[in-house]
Amino acid sequence: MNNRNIRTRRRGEELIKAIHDAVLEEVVEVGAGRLTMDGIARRAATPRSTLYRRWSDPIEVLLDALYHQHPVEEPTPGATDLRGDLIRSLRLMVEWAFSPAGRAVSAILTDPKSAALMSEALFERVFAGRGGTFTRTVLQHYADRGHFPAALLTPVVADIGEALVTKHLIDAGAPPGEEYLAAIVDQAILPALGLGPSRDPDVIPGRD
Amino acid sequence: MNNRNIRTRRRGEELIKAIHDAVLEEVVEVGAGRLTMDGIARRAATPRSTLYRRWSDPIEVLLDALYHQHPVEEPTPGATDLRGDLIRSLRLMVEWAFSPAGRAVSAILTDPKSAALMSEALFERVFAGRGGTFTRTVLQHYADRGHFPAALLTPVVADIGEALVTKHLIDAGAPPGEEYLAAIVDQAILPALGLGPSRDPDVIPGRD
DNA sequence: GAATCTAGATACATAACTGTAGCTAATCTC
DNA sequence: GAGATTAGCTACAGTTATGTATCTAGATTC
Repeated sequence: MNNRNIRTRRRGEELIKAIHDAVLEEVVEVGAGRLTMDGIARRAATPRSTLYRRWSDPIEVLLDALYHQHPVEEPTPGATDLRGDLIRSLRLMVEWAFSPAGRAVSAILTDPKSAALMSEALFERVFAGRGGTFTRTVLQHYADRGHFPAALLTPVVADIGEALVTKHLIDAGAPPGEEYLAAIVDQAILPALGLGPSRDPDVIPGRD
Repeated sequence: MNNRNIRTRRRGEELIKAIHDAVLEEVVEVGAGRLTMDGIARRAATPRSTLYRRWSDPIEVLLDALYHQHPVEEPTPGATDLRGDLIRSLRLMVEWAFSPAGRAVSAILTDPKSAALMSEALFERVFAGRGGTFTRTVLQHYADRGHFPAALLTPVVADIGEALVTKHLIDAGAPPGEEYLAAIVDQAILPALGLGPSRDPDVIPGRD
């Protein structure tokens, strides 16, 4: 009869999903440091006791939410367009960075308490798609096919794209545009692979 | 006669310095989100009322502390050693990143509340030494002297070094070693300037 | 349909921080 | 030395979050 009981009572998976969503929204809004059980519970419209039955700490809720996040889409390189595939992989990264999970991760990284509680396993799982996989997958693919010397695919080189995107996100707070992504590929990544524009015009025909 | 009055009473500059130091230590320990007037006051060993006389919010204290921070040392490029100067400028950046101010900045960046209160002016001031000046100064210097085509010194290229160092700090949480800094310069920055390790066409296999 | 879970509502004591206020006394200024 | 500042001390009411406990009623299981 009560009009607040219009909504059916949630249980199990459904409830947990709602809580996970709530904590991700919450952390984006207030930051990892100001997360509270109270705030999460309010946003998920569930009593705090429900939270305490499963987690002991707001950070635990957050880490659990991240752990159950869908893995990031992997770039699927073609066979002929290294440049285009690199740009697409960076675009994927930007997309992820602006998703709730992406924002949550960056909130966590500089929070001492969260960082301390973040396990190696979670770090791997969450970062598999962030810490270097976006362009690395693509680069490895083309290195295997001899588009450039595999020896040039060092850890530093594999990180160039992600690093520059991250820096742009931090400095500008806004997603880099297409031209910027293209500039990263043309001016930083490709030169590092010995595929600079001026040196070997034949390698990348008809670019620009 | 009270033995807690051994220390002389602080005023003005001296007191403010102590508070600035306190808030920087505090933010490193608890994060920007968990800063409190109480915590800062305790650490500075001053009553809260002293804080409220000057600031209205813990974040204000933090931003003020950053504003009064000494500016970062500028790299002073020589005339002949681009590579060495680049490495040195990155080393400067690493040093700064591990200083209290550097840590405070990274704590602020992902905290929604702090970020919202951070003025354009402060951002400029604090970031002048972080967001791209470290290597840019050096690069500009050598570009002006014709060591490489000035047109290659694009925003993206000027950011490569700082971006890779930042990424390493985030991923590893530890300062990059000398070899890593050297690798950044050799494998990413110099190639982007067309100064790759002498690339003769034989070394690079043809496409496909 | 009965038994069993478990979400949802509510209450409560505790703790931390907030913002303000009033007083005392050290330090600076003249 | 007198007067003006202002740090330091203490108190207090109000707010928010914590963690636990108790009860109810919706959903699931058999």
